[in-house]
Amino acid sequence: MAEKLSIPLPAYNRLSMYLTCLKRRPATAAANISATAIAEELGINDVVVRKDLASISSGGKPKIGYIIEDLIRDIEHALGHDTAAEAVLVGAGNLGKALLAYSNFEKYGLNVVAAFDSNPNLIGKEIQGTKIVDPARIQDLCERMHIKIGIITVPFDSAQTVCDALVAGGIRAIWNFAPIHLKVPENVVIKNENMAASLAFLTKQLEESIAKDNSN
Amino acid sequence: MAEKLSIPLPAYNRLSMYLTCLKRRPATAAANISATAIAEELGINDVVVRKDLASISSGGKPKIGYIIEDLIRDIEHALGHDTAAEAVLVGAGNLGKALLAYSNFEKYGLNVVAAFDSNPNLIGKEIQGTKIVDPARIQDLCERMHIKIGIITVPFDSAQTVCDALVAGGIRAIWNFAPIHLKVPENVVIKNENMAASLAFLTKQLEESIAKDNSN
DNA sequence: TTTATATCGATATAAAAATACCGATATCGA
DNA sequence: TCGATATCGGTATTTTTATATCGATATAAA
Repeated sequence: MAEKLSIPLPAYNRLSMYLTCLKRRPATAAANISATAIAEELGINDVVVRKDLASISSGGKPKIGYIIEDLIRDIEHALGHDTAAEAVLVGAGNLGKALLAYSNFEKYGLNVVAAFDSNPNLIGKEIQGTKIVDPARIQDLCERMHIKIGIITVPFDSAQTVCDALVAGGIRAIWNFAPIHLKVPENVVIKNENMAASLAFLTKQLEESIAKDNSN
Repeated sequence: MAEKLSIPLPAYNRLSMYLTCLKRRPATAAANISATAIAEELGINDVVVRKDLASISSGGKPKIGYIIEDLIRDIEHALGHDTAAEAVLVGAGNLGKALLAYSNFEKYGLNVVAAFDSNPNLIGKEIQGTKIVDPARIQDLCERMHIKIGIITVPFDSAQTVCDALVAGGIRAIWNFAPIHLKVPENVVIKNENMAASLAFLTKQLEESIAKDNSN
């Protein structure tokens, strides 16, 4: 009976921030760091940092803080960077290519073993070392290779079809970049990447920020 | 004294989902829709939908629901799709190109007036109708054109430099795709797009989902 | 005209997240 | 050796967000 820890998304965002901070620390710096120092660098509350770290690390020590090397390892483990999950990507357009190129997924524990695209000029070629395959083979290939993760970067009008093929092939997790709500069985998890919403949020914050200027 | 309404990010995500749902409804469908129906289609709670819509729309009617046409207009307004904010993009690599191509930002109320890239082969050319300019001109161009939004799609090691140039040019909002925590003055708002965290979240949910299988 | 029902919107409760507070402890300096 | 201090980690409080409940109302049917 596995406990349901279920760290919330904002916490993953923060953990990821801690990690980039820690990793880019100069080698000459101290071997340990306090939650307070991390919080200050990122401009967030120190209790949040301590709580996040408590949930995933082996703990820090009073007056010392956390050992950076251990902390990096613990965060990487929490983020799954030390496990190699296999995935396929569907849609090798601009966004698909960008993702294939993006920081080499392997660093984040993801191994994209194949990419599908219906463009006949692409099929058979390689992009960033990933072979482009005919989408007709989605189900078959996913089944044979026991792939569990699918990345959807096709236009919205083919996204549901692609999604269905992935699910038929046994995919259990979908990272969806198409601006559409995909319908999947209950046992398939989805993470939607909603650029329009992010943009709207930013624009709104900008408006508020400028309104604040004017009220002062 | 403007009130601080400050709709949270998840609400923007939902509003965006409502919008795509409503817009792709067949023209033959009814002219009105209930919050319950929207909720069911998206697999979320109906009270959440009603609350979201109450905060941005002119309201629905018992037994009828909301008039779809009006609702679309209200949501678009809330998301800022009916205002044309001008922005610049820095980094016309794969991701930058993908964003320039992505669903034509104009639909979302964003007008990318220039893109910067240090690659001499790109400078002076156009991508998706957007001119590529030397990054040395970031500050000058942003100032002259009174641009308020900057999109950063450069590698992490040049992100802070680019960010500083944008801020120097008067940028007040930054949409950051580089995996780094940018330091900005207090009056500049930032929206980080953290792919690594999204991926980690999805992977973790997948693990939980599979663990659930095995416990049954 | 009257009754039944779908649906809204307001209020109330519950859950989750962020923040504050405080005692415990490991190191450093006296 | 002993006290001062930084910092952790647990508990408590507040805030935010999500969910449930319920009366009010507009339409449709009887």
